[in-house]
Amino acid sequence: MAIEYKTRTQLVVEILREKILSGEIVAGQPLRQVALADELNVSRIPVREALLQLEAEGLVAFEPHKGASATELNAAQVDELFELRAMIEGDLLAASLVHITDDALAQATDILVNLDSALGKENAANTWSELNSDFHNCLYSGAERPQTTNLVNILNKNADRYIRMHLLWAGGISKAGPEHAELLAFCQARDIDNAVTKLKQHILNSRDEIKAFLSQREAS
Amino acid sequence: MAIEYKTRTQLVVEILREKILSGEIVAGQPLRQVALADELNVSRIPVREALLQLEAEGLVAFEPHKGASATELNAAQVDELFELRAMIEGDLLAASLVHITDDALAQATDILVNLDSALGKENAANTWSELNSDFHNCLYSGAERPQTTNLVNILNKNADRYIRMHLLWAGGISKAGPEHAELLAFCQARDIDNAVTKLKQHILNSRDEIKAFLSQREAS
DNA sequence: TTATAATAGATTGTATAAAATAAGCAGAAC
DNA sequence: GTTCTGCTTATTTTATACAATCTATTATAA
Repeated sequence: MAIEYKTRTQLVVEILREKILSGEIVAGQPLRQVALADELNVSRIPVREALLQLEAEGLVAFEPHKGASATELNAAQVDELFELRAMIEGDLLAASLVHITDDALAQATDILVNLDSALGKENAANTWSELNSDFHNCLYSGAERPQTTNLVNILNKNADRYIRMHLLWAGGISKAGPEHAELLAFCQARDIDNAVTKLKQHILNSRDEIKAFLSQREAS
Repeated sequence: MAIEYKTRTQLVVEILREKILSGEIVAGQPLRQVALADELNVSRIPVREALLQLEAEGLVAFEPHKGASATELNAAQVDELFELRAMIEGDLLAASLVHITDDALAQATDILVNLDSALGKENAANTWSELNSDFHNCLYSGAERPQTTNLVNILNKNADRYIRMHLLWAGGISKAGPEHAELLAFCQARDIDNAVTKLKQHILNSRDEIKAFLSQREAS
């Protein structure tokens, strides 16, 4: 396997993204360029460029001469994001199932096993959300729509914060396990209609759980 | 009116975007940082940051240590892009029409008049695509979905290159004028189903014209 | 002759230093 | 007492300088 070269900017992007997704950097908190640069032992340029990239992903907001801060989504924005995902991912899945290989489905099955066993362990949230992303990407692999897939991944990075938060604080998306299994079964049967319906339901269910959790936390 | 401050990076973004959309910078051509910096009379840092932002918009591709180049879409990618737009914009229009104000519709009518008269004039392509974008955004204003609207605008920036190219070389999207009028009529009648159908048809029609044009140019 | 290694030039990536801008605060004017 | 002005400081933005990396060319050996 070829080792992949990474620029400092890319490394900083990954570290900061992880910090935001994990909640270590709380939303609204200003991200001071010098402080980050010192902490990560790089100059401010890679930090700036990393922040710019994260802005494009929607995780960070930049204001000229005021600096950057991690973004936060309110309930309405969570709604919007998950509904957008449901629509686009539904379409992507439909396109994928026409051409998907048995190989990809087998791989998805494997991931599902790991996904279930990941829940109890250390760093559950990190591992789980990564495997979850892998699982979905696997199902979309037949679509051969690079731009759409790319877009879906960006939207997922945004949603990921809330999924992780929910996983950590509330012990997980309660219905995700069985839903994944059902979804995979429909995919294996190449039953496009049911698979798409199930997927949309799955995404909107997690939206509902997260919104309920958010409003509950807000009330307290 | 408040004057808005712009950083050099933002100015460079706008200039480069315009150059790419207008075709002055041809796709595939490497974008040398020093050359651009000299030309625009800034240092390389704002140029780099501008290129990073354009990468997020999909107009530029960055490769570590090799530099940036303007991206080019092949026929399959044009397909994908326009179909994605049809789906998302259709959904956005449906959500918008429920709440859209008469004021917004009146504004759309005004824009349409300008749009028709813009075709013959100087700089037709630039003005036309800007007004076209305004027209569509006007129709989506009732949706109150900032993230989706933002996404649509990014996708449109990508599509814009091909629309402009087609406008310049082939004299315009032949059916756009009447289609816009029909679309607006359905919107004014709050006829959601017909409006959405018409919008999708409109987007997919321009896709077809552009694809036909692309393949014809390729053959020659 | 072909393939491989070495080298030079070009180009990008990063660090440091300087300039521009914004926010906060003290003091004057009303 | 309030409002405004000008200064100070903190922070970002940009420029310059240097280091790392890539590409193409030439030289060398099989």
